[in-house]
Amino acid sequence: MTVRHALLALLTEGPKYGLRLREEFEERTGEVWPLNVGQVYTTLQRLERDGLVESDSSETETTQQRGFRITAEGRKEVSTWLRTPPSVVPPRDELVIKVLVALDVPGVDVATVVQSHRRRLVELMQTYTRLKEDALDDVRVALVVDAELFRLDALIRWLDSADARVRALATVTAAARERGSLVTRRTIKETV
Amino acid sequence: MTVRHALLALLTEGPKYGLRLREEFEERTGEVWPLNVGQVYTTLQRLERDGLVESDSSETETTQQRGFRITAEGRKEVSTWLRTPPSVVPPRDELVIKVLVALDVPGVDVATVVQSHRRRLVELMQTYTRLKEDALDDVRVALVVDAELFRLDALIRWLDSADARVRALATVTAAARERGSLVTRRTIKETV
DNA sequence: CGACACATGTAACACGTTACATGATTTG
DNA sequence: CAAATCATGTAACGTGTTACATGTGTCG
Repeated sequence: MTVRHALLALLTEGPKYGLRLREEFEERTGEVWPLNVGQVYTTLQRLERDGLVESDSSETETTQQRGFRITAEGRKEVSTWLRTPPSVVPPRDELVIKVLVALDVPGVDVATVVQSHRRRLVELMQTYTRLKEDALDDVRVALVVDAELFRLDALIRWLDSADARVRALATVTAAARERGSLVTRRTIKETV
Repeated sequence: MTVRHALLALLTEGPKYGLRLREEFEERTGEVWPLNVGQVYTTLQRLERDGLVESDSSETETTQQRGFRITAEGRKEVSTWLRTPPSVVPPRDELVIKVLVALDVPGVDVATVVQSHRRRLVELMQTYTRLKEDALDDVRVALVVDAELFRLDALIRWLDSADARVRALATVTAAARERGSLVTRRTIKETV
């Protein structure tokens, strides 16, 4: 529902048409989050259907640039959205899931997976750092880029901690194998 | 494609049926990321259609517990997935978008939005910290919870930096208003 | 037998992406 | 006028969620 609400929020400043909304959305997010035009139009249709926006002239007029106005109910919706806290169940993180399932895929070395992803994340951080330097004058861009930098940093730190845990686990299992014993939950618990 | 690939990866250990896959997915993610059953079945259908898995007995047999086996092509797909780096365009972050658009919604105080969300994130961190203490013996749970803790921490730090930026911006505009002058890009750039 | 849990599935819908089609306006 | 670009829209598809329907096995 992110796009839906974001578009609605953009309309609180005044009436706008489809392409304009897309431009503003991307402008505010410093081109980090592209938004495809098709989705703008379908979303606007749904918003109109739900009575959150009104358009001039669905059909009668021949003007292109079909303007959309937010309704009173639409404003209420935006206000609610802004005050609604994030969902308790977090979005699924692909990287985290990858590492978790890699743990049990036969023939796959988790450490390798971790390291290659780590390298890529570091690269991305450098990219965003440069991007930030190029756009010092735009607060909005600075905000988005900061968000991305914080996020990447968190992921890298998580990868490092995951790597440590996984290596420790491998050491335990290897040692256990040498002793010819089975690795129990308790063994792992007390070692890691 | 996260769920699709994750299910496929789970099948590398051996054949499994629908509900079992759902159990294992949730088990590995420490119940942090619930997976609805319906999606498991539709995903399996597509995987079969695409030749990445095979099932015994689409119709003939009357056994419930319809088992799915991964194919050679399926294994290749998993291997590729694990080595594929994350996309260059990051997933849209609802919180970040909220703050960005709130900047321009008339009648909304961004600082208030920031603070209320911050409180909620801190609450969530406490919840996860407790969850972690309760599951010390499970490496997988520890990994997921860590990921979430790092993520929340990054968001909180971002909110703080955003708050600072926004307040600075407000100060500048207020001062400019008093002087009766317009706020230019340059003014903001040099102050924030 | 009846209740319950296990297991599979489908229908309806929202959201998202890609690609294509179609007019209208501007500009060389 | 022809070409580019602005603007709107639709079609097809994948993913995800919720809710419902249906069958089977177990156990009191």
